[in-house]
Amino acid sequence: MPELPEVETICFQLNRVLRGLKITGVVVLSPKSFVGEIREIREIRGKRVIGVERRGKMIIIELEGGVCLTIHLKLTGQLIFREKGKLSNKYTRVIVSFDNGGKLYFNDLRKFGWIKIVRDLREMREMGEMGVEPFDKEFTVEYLQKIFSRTSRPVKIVLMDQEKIAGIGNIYANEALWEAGISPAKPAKRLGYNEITILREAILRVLRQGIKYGGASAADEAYVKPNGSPGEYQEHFLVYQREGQPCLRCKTLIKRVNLGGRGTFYCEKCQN
DNA sequence: AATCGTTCCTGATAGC
DNA sequence: TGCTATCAGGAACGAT
Repeated sequence: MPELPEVETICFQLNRVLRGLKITGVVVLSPKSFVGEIREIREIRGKRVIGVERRGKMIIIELEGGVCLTIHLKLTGQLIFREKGKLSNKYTRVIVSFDNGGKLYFNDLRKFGWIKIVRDLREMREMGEMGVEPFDKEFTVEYLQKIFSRTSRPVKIVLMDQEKIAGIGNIYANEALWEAGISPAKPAKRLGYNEITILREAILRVLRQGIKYGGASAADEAYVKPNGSPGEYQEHFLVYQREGQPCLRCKTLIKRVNLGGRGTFYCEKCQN
């Protein structure tokens, strides 16, 4: 499941291969995966790519004239770029062609992801409701204190709330809470200043690790980089998908519970 | 305003 | 060529 580090990796690679290329066409194989009218495609045909950016878990391909191609990969989306040769498979939903013969394949097994043409990013609702970026200077202990103090929801749920913090999903929420020694189920308002300080640092540390290793291509998850190769962060998981294995700190066996409908991994001895 | 349950979709897996 | 039920999950949406 692509989260901040995976999307950051995708944007970094796409930026290198797409910048300066001109879009020659878009083929929509699955209408559900393309939000909006097919005729909007003419607004981007012939436009050059200025750059590729990330906001939360969203990918923004900025084109000449301020028009953007925005993409959310949700659970199983992939973006794969090939300079030549066909690469479509049964999960290919949209194909964007470029003037160098290259093609960008949007594959998505479960069809939860989408691709959308946006004339002005400011008009995009999903953007306006997006929370603070973990690597921005507003992501302070005081900010976390503010959002935590208002709710007794489990802290893990709050970390994954995109309207509060942008980009953290299930993998990195689990990882950060283990790193910080805080129980995922702990009501957010019951975290003290020191705990919040430690948690903030843990979040930044695991996200940086995720980026450093090119994201996590975990078992039965679809994420790969745009060149088709997997990330390596799964080889460094601290707690995620380690159910039944010994805690890396205290050897207690890692537990798995369901929290807010999501698989939650933790050490009941180290995380309180 | 905050929060909860439901829904979208497909493939893997378990149980019979 | 087995069929069916269950599960996984980001986030929009409707209901409370």
